[in-house]
Amino acid sequence: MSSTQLTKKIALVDCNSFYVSCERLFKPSLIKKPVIVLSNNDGCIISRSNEAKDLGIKMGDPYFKAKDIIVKNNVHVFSSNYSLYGDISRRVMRTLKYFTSEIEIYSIDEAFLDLTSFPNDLVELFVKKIRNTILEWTGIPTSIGIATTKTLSKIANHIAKKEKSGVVSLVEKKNIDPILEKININDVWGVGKQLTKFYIKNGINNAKQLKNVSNTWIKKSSNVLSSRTAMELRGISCIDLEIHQTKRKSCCVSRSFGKKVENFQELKESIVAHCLNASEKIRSESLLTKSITVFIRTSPFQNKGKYYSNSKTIDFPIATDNSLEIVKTALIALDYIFKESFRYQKSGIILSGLSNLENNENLFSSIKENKIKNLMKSIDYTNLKYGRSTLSLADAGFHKKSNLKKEYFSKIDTSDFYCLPTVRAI
DNA sequence: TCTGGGGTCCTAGGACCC
DNA sequence: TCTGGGGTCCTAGGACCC
Repeated sequence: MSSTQLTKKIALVDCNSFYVSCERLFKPSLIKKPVIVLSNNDGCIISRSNEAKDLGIKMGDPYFKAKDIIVKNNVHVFSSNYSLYGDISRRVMRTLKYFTSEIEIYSIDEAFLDLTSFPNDLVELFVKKIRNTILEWTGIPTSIGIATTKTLSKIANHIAKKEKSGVVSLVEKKNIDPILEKININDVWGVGKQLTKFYIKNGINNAKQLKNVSNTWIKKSSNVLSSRTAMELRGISCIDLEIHQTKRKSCCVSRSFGKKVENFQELKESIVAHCLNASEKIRSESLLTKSITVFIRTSPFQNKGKYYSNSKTIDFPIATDNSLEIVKTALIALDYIFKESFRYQKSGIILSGLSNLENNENLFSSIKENKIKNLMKSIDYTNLKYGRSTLSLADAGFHKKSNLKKEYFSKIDTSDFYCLPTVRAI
C-alpha cells in the first residue's frame, strides 16, 4: 500500500437547513421559497432556508423581532415538530450506516465518517454517491466536506454548502492557506463568541492566522481545547471520531412557559411533568441517576419585575430510576428555591451522575423494589403503546392544556399511523 | 406581548488532609 | 508569640457545540 492510501480522510455530512428540509418533504411547493422553523413556544428562529438567510434573517433571533421582514417577504413559518425531525434524522443516519460503520453521529443533522481506508482518488466520487442516495432515499439535501481532521472537514463542509455539487474535498490540496485565509475566525469549529473577541483583540482574524499561532501562547492564554483546534487546522488530527456510542452522563428536561407562571401549583405541575419525562428517558436507556437538580427562573430579558434564578441539587441515597422517588425529591428541591411574587419564565430538572443499570444490581433489592420496577415497566409500556402521559401522576395535573405556544405546527407525525396521508382512487 | 432545549468538557477555587 | 506547603478531590460556572 502506498503512503497516500493512508492519508486520514474524515467526511462531515451535514443536512442542509435540516428542519426546513423536513417540513418541505411534506410541502414540496415550498422548495425555493423562504421558510423558517421556530423553537419551542415559537420563540426563536432555529432553522432557515437559503432564501430566508438571503433576506437577512439571523439564526437564533427572536421571532417577534424578525416579524416585519417575515410578513413583508411572505416567509413561510413553522413551529418545531421534533418527533418528525427525529424520525427523518434516523432515516438519514441509517442510510449513512449502509455505506460505512465508521461513523460518529454528531448531532441530529450531522455525522462524521472515517473514510481513511478509501483510496484518495475515489473518495470524492464515493461521497457523491452517498449524497445522491440520501437525497433519493430520504428526500433530504446534504453537503459533505472531506479533510484530514475534523476541524478541517468542518471548513470543507462550510465551503461545500455554497457549491452546486454539495461536495468539497481538501484532502489532496497541497496548500490550503488561501482557503483558510477566507474563513472568518468565528466560523472555525470550537471558536465561539468569547474566543472570537479574544482572538480579534490579538490580531487573529481568520483560520490561517490561527493555524500559524504558537501552541504555547494559545495554551497559556486560553486552554487545551483551543490549542487542539489550531493543531487540527495544521492537519494534525487531535479529535478522534467517537464511533462507539457512549452513554450520556446527564439528562435535562426543561421548558419555557408560553405564559409566565406565578403560582406554586402550576410550577409544581411543570416540574412533575419534567421528572416523569426524564425518568422515562433514562429507563429507556437502562440508566440510573445519582442526583437531581431543579431550577427555575424569571425572564432575563424583561426589565419589569426583578430577575430571579435559582437551583437546588439533591443526591439520592442509592442511584435510582424510580419516577415516584424522583418526583418526590424534586418537589423537596422546588420548595427550597421557590419564592412568591415572581413571574417565572422557565423551569427544568437535570438528572446527573448517570450510570448503567446492569452495573448496579443492588444486593439489597427487596420485594418492594421489584414491585416498583414492574410498575415502572408497565407505565413505560402503556405510554409507549397509547401515547405519552396516558399514565401519569395526579401531581402532574389532570388533562391540562399544555402551556406551550405552537401556532404554526405542521401536524405531521411519520411515526404515527393515523397521520398517514390518504390516497383515493378516482 | 412575544427571546429554545439539550448536551459536553475545562478550569478556578474551596475544602480537606498530611 | 511565631503560623507552611503541597497534594487531591469536588463543584459551580463558563464556554463551546448543535
